[in-house]
Amino acid sequence: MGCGFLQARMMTKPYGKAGDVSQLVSSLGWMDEDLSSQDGEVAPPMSHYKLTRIALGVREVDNKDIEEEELEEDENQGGEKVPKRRGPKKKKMTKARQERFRARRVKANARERSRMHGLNDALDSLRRVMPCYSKTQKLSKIETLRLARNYIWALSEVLEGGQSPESRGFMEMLCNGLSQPTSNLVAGCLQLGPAPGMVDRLEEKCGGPGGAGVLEQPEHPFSYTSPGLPSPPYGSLEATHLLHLKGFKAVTYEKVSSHECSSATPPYDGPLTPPLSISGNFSLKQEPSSHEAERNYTSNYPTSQHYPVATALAGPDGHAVFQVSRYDLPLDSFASTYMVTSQMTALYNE
DNA sequence: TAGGCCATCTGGTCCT
DNA sequence: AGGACCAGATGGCCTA
Repeated sequence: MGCGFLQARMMTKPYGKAGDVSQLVSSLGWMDEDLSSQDGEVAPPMSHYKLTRIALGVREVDNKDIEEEELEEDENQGGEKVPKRRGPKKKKMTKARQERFRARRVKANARERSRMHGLNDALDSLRRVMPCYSKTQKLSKIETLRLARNYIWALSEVLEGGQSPESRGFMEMLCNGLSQPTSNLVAGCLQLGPAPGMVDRLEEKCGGPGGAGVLEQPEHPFSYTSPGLPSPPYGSLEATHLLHLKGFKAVTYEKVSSHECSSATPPYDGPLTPPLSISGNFSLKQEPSSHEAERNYTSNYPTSQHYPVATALAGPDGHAVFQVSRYDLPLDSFASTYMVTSQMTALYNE
């Protein structure tokens, strides 16, 4: 019987996770003879690799055995009388041997699983020190690695004095080669820059950058209280992230609570500042500084009616108040937008 | 529904 | 011999 038969079997019984292949292999164990295709037929849709795999699996023996068998068959096919095969005789696949093989395979699978978990844990650690981190909106593995590479690159530029963390160039370096959604995530995250004053306090309390000290009140790291607006249910940025944002322009927050610097701190879980459109009938008190102009990263965002809208309103004292108009937004989306509008309000009225 | 991402299984290879 | 590492294959889940 040839590969075609095998292929048909494989198609009718696709193997999946958790030992399906092994089960299939066991169930096909009786096909040892069938594998030595006499008719030489080759099934085109199935890759050579796959066929080899199946063959290997069915045999549950090592390469040497297969090569030896194939050699033997080739010789027999030629019909010539050949000297007897040298070397150790092929071991028979006894039931005990099958069980040993299976047990070894199960152990190896478990090791491989735990190895991959370790790798994923390391990737998670990496995600946590990236300029944007969200438990709910996790960066993919490849994007995490790309962002890490960009981040190192961007920071080294900053250290060399050729780049300011506030500049558009810094952002562009961070987003270099990233997908659009990830770029949006990074841009949105950096818009949430907290007051440097607070960062300083954090560093102080946490025992320096990235310190693991714990502050007194494990609540939101900061909040901006605005009459008429609901209390933001947003999460917090981790201290490690706050440090990245130090270069951003100060905004006046009333710090009403403290921040845990340790890993126990609940990281910001929201979608990290969705694209925002601004509307409103108001005039700026002054032209935005070059810094502020440079921080207009929202130009990357596609316009969509699904995005939250920030509206600028004139307050009774002549101050502008930016508000989120879309109250129908998901809670976390609203929260992150609320943070941005709060910052904008503070910035504008500064 | 196609495509992206992921977890898992697996056999091969290298090293101890 | 057994473990670590690697890469291919596969199916599940999610999203646009």
